[in-house]
Amino acid sequence: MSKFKEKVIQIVSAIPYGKVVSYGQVAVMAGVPRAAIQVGSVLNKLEAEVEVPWWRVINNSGRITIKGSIFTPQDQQDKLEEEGIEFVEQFKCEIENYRWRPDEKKLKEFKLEDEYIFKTLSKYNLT
DNA sequence: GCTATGACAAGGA
DNA sequence: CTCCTTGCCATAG
Repeated sequence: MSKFKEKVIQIVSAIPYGKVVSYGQVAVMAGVPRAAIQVGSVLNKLEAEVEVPWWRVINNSGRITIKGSIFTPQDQQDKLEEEGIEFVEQFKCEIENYRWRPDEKKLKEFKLEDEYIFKTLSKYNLT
């Protein structure tokens, strides 16, 4: 398994119940800031080989954009609603109300370079 | 090695 | 806010 895929799985698996993150956020946390689209690609190919809470990953505007999976956008929304996340409209929620904001200690666990820890904190740890 | 392909993001219209 | 364009980069073939 590639290093990138490994990290994505590790990070997504760490997302707490009832919280969500954006694809871009996972990309930054994985150390490849502009590989957001690849994050989705990894999740798409999981094939149930590992149990990963893929439904907690949505795009940065709070929309569900899942495609090419055995799961539908509705499946994902259902899963999120079960965790207490409210949708303001079909496939759209207020992501900032639920975004997971890991602290520096947590980011260290992902073996990130200091540069990326800073990048993640400054970009997604805002109020 | 090279090209095409996107579960994306950011910025402009 | 929505729609479109451009930039990006790990994979698959």
